[in-house]
Amino acid sequence: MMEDDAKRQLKATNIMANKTQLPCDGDGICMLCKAKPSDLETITCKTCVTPWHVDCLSSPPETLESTLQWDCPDCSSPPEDVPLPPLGNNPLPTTPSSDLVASIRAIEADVSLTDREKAKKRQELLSGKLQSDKDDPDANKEKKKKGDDVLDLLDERLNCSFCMQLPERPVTTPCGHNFCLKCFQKWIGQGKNTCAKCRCVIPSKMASQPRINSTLVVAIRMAKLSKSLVSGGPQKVYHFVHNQNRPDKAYTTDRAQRNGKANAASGKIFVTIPSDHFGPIPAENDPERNQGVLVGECWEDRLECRQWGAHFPHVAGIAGQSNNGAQSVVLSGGYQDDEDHGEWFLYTGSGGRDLSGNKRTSKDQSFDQKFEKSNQALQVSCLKGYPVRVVRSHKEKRSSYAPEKGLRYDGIYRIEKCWRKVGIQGFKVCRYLFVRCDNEPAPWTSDEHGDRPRPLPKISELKKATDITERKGGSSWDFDESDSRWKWSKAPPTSKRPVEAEDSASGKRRKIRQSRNMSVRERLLKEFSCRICREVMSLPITTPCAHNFCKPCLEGVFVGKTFLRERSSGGRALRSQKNVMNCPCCPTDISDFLQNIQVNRELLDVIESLKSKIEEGDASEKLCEEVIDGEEEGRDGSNGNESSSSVETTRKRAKVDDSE
DNA sequence: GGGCCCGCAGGG
DNA sequence: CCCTGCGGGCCC
Repeated sequence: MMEDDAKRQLKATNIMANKTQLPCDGDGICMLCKAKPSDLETITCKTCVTPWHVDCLSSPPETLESTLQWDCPDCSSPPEDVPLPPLGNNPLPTTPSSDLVASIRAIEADVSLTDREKAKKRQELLSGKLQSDKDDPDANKEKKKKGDDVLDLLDERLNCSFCMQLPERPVTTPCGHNFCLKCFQKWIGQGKNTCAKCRCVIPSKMASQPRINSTLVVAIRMAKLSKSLVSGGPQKVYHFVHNQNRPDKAYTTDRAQRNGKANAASGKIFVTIPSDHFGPIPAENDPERNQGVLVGECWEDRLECRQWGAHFPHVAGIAGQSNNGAQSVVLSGGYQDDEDHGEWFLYTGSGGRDLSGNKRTSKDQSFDQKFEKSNQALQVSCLKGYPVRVVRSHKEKRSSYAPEKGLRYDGIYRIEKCWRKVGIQGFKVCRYLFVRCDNEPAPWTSDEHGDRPRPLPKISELKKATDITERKGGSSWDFDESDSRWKWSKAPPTSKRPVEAEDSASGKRRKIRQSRNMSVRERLLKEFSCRICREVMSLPITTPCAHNFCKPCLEGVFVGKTFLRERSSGGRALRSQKNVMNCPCCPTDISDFLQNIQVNRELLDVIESLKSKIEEGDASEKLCEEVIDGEEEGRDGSNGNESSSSVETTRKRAKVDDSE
């Protein structure tokens, strides 16, 4: 009943707003009425060639002639006139957002305020705005409903406008609209270069290399979680942590000529696993945090990634021993033939390259790869069905699944097949089909569960493959139907190496911090804090490089900088020049994006809803926080003798070198 | 962004 | 002990 009411209300708002005019999607289904109109009921825009459902147009063309020369609602008005969040079901007040932005700018300009106070004021302003709709009872009702039920968001507001489902692997356009990666790619594949929602032009880089908005993934997941809490379901906790507390860093030895991490030695290994440990790193091997290495965990660089045991080698992409199997791989775009589909990917072996001249890596292949050394190690893991840890690096530019920054642990995969083929560069390469089999959901999916066994993808290059290796018989790491979990079905291979991390028997180990469930507030701060003001994002925006900031914060960074644009015509010849303005988090030039920043309304909705959830359960959480804060440990600063033996060896070697 | 160079870590 | 290696910093 309530639901019907809500739907009718939404439909009414849609019609009243009159601005919500939507075309047909890629499958010819009207995005407004969801029906599939016949050709006769469809009209095509002469400018953007998009089909529209005539019955759903507020002012359809009247004559046959005007039908042929028809411009759709988007093309008939210049883009800057299109009010940006035009959707009737948008919960924000109809006040132009520029007012809000102006007020926020005023706060920013107030020199009497500290950054923290400014952030607080911004937030107050935002929530005040949302409440100041009292004179409009309907709007208030709508808002109240929203605050009460995150479920609404999941049902309607967040939906991808192609498939009308929650965006799966969401990508965000510069105009602030969210779609499934697949739907978006399908749309682009049809030759479209405008946003399906607002018709803003999508930059070609975003079109060809969309990257998943991981913040929105977390938002959707949290909204789902919050929903299950409301309905009294079991409380699940998803850990998506970033390695914020980095205690012991990599260091530069005496021998190294340069500072920084270019030639640094690894810092302490924090986990108590040997370097030939297979499978996930469990909590019992994480004395530092007692939580283990969790899917989604991120690191700055390879040295840091190593310290947490996800992948030990500092440069190499494959960790493994030819007689024992491979434990982990890194995907970082080092080999052209790699192909990433998230839940499965095709990986290329190492070698085949001329590394003479003191090179560590190279892009040019000059001979065939063979199944030897680490390539053989991967082959062993394939045959035995061992779990392989997978780390993705931001350096892989072609993959939608790569993290925006640094490296990320994406969980366990199995190598289902391996073979050799002639690679892009004309020499033979070893190839591996990796398929995900982890109990935790992947960082890009809003699924609440991990992987289920899935059919193998069809690999066309197998037709031309040689030396095909497949597993025969059972896999060591397998899905246990009775338990619905992936686990060892045979004993894991025994380790042949020592545990690098501090001996737990020494008694000098760090105090173990008990892992605990994160409060909603903590999670909000952790997942949705702006990289600039460090507060929960007000007016979140998503850059084309998939970084999220508060709109005013990002604008603040570039205050006073002028945009120099190419001018095609008129008066004096201006030098064709444009200012490059880099994203605060990566080297992407976002100067075009900065000129027309659009708020990611859908992300904002989720954050606001979750915020209002917090206010409900505030008191109990506060108590919980105080107790835990009181427990905060004092670090052991006592013994300086703990320096690892590797430092000593390095020093010795340095002396030998010097004596020459 | 591309080329170059370096010390480190691990396999064999 | 030698060789390899999907880094990272710096210079251009």
